[in-house]
Amino acid sequence: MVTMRHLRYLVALAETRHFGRAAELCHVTQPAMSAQIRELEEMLGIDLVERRRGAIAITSEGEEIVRRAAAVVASVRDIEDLARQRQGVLVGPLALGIIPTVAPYLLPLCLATLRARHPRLEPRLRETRTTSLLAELAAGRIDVAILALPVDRPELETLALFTDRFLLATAADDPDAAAGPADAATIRPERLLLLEDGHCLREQALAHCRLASAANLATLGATSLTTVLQMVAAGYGVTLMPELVARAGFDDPRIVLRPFREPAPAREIALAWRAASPRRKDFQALGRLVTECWKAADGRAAA
Amino acid sequence: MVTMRHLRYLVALAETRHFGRAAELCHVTQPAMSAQIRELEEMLGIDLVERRRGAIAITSEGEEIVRRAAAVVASVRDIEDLARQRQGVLVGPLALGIIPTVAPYLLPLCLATLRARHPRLEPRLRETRTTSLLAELAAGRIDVAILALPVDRPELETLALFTDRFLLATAADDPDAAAGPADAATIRPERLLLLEDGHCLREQALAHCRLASAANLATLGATSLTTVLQMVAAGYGVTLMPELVARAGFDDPRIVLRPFREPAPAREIALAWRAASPRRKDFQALGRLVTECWKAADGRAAA
DNA sequence: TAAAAATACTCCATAGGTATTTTAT
DNA sequence: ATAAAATACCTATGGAGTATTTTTA
Repeated sequence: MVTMRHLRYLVALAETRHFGRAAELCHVTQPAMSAQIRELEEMLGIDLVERRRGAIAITSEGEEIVRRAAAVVASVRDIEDLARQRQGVLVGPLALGIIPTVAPYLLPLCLATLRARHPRLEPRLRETRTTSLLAELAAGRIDVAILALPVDRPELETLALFTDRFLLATAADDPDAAAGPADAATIRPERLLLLEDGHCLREQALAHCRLASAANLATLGATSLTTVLQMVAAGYGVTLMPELVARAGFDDPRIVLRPFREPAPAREIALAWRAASPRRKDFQALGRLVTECWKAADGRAAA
Repeated sequence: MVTMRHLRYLVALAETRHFGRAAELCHVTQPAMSAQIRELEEMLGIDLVERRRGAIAITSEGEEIVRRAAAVVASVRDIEDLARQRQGVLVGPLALGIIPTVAPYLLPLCLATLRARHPRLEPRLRETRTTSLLAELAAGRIDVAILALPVDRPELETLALFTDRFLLATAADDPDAAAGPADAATIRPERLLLLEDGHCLREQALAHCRLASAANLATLGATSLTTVLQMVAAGYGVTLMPELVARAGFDDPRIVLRPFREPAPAREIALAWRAASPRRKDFQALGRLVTECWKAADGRAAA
């Protein structure tokens, strides 16, 4: 008889491709993992994994079983979530993923309120880029993510939270710093400092400046917005900074933040979750709270 | 941690609405069933069942859990089926439901061939009417059913097997017995003998004779075709008999079987299974075999 | 030869059984 | 009064741990 244990272990093994790490994920020892996988193979009469020295491989027959097993594991987690949800909104564990250009700025705006209003919520935070977040959402490793639209995955549902306009960050001693509203078209590509490849903020900035190619862009990208802003402050160039950073209290005398001419470049920040998740109400409540905190931080925005 | 055991027991309980019978279905004792259900309620923090003297009731919150649990149980059975299927086609257990107006006539045509070609198949037969079959298919209690089209359930897939024309069964000493091809329009309703309400064959016969109402039909319906034919033989009236019965070797000197004028009334016999089932190949193989046996029995058809 | 998986064994948690009590109609 | 579910208690299966061996790149 196939048990949930067999399926959970199999899914973990397929994710890690390593008995030891899969065992760790499931909070058991490696022999326990081996025994269960072996038993499952025995029961099904199929070789599910090819044992090899390096990373093990799931056999082709195994792939289909793994796909179905993952769906079952997710469904059962949904049952547990559904039950928990009945206890009230935003109660119990919530795995929340946030992109790196949002997390450090949005969290200070929201966490205190979240804590105060939902003291029984146990948030588990994960900060990583959009592509990882989407994969982890699908796999059920996280419940909900905060990222920039568009998402374009039919199996995910999204809820727009707020529009985050970009500001042009210029060194205070730059001659242009005193000028009026900025114009994306006038930015000289070789002065534009951006995050490294893979950050959605980089793509958005490029799109808004109508720079299709990164050919003549300034040097190497940075890993964090803070670093980019330090570079701007030191006079190495300019960058597009989300208003969110300003609302989170960013204030550096060496940097001037100038709004763009309308229509200002902007990114749409949203929640995303598996459409099949039973925790819709949780996510909607979370969304309302975030939007509210965003609006409340309006006064703190830079001029 | 929710286990498959919890879910299987819950589904059984929801089906039987009785701890004792649910326990029996799961091959355990009633206290074992009680303990698991109680534990599941504990874990989820939800009252799933209302314990009452007569039939117990699933609570409204419980219904949703039961729905999801049933889906999970079916998915896991699909995984097991998928594995078994890999061993070869038509191997291992197969729960097959057949409507009562087909089973006793089709089985003798097919079983020997099925046995010979697929000796490792372990068929479990269930004979009941269309509505039960459809419910049991959906619940996964049977894997596949043989019934008459149309089915009209989006979650089921069907495969037409053969067209079963109706013959008019008349007593040999009836003055009409010697006449040529029969005409449905000329049948006198008060002479038409049919199965009792609920058999699809009854509805089909009525439809083909364009008798919307059963108002002036002959007496009470019978439970089996054999009984109806006995009544015809005894001169109590006529009936529409599927050609299948003739191909299965029906031959009674007291009864004359007359074909209908074209287009002859007929029923379409088909296989049906849950579209999500991984055993499609099994079912298609079974379908081919049945169709072949049907054709092979052609010679035995009455004139 | 080293990392990784399998094996050997021991232990204990828990599912299930039997006997009985409680509950609800 | 009685059927049905809950409880008490015991047993045993099997899942997990530790220690060790086998495998294979």
